[in-house]
Amino acid sequence: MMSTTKRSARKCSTSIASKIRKKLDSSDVHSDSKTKKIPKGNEKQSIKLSNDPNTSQVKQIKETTIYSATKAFDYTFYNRPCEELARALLGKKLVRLSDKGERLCGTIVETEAYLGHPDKGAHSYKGKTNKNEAMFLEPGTAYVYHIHSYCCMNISSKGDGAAVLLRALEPVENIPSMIKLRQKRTPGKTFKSHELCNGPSKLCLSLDVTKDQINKEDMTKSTKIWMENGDEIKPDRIVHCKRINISYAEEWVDKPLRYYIQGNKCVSKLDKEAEKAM
DNA sequence: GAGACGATTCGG
DNA sequence: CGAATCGTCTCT
Repeated sequence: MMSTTKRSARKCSTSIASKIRKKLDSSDVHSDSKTKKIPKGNEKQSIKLSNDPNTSQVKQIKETTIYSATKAFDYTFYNRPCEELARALLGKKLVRLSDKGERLCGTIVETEAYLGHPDKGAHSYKGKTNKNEAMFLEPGTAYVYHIHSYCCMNISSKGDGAAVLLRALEPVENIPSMIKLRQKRTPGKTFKSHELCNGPSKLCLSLDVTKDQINKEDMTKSTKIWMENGDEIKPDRIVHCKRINISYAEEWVDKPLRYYIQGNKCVSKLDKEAEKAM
């Protein structure tokens, strides 16, 4: 059947990509950490991204004017603990190249960390299933799932079953196209820019992120979706608070695993208590 | 194959 | 605050 064919095709390309990546990794391991070998076109970013993501790192990269998948963040960016990746993603730009070849792009302003077992909020809490498998794949793998007929997107981090949920973006490029994508779902409705991507499923609608197309994409290699640098976010502007809509997660309900940029208009929900405590 | 459920969204 | 709406999982 068609779905079976698709699935096996995807698995095939995934395993090839992971072989390529393993080669790159092993070359890293054998080189001095300060003079790491880096895939062509990634030099500036890779060197910088190996350092602390929350300190100054971006000035040089802003000069980059040619955007392509080869500029995507490399494995070392994603291969870090989930909570750290959730912070590091704030301020970075998510780029989706549409079927028409158009860049749909927004800056990440809100994330949540899901840690895998024993995090009762995580889809991966009880272990690997067909549905959540992407959470267990290499750091930098997209995990897209369906919820109430919508999609949400995560990025796998270091740690078994750990991934970062993208909860909100600030739209940056080709906003009219994003509006059209939202309007497919709710025809006639108008959207202000800050209302386009202020929720995990809204950002998927706006960037045409679907499970079919994006789940299990390797964001270090994909030509459909990847990350680019944006403005530096100062650590003291990051609000650290409880996650949203996980009331079933028992003692994990109150753990501070959500992160957002204070004062950004595109954040889905403010936590005034957490902000007061800053 | 029926039934339940959900890391959401929208409209009233 | 309740309904929508649908893929996935868990039984029967």
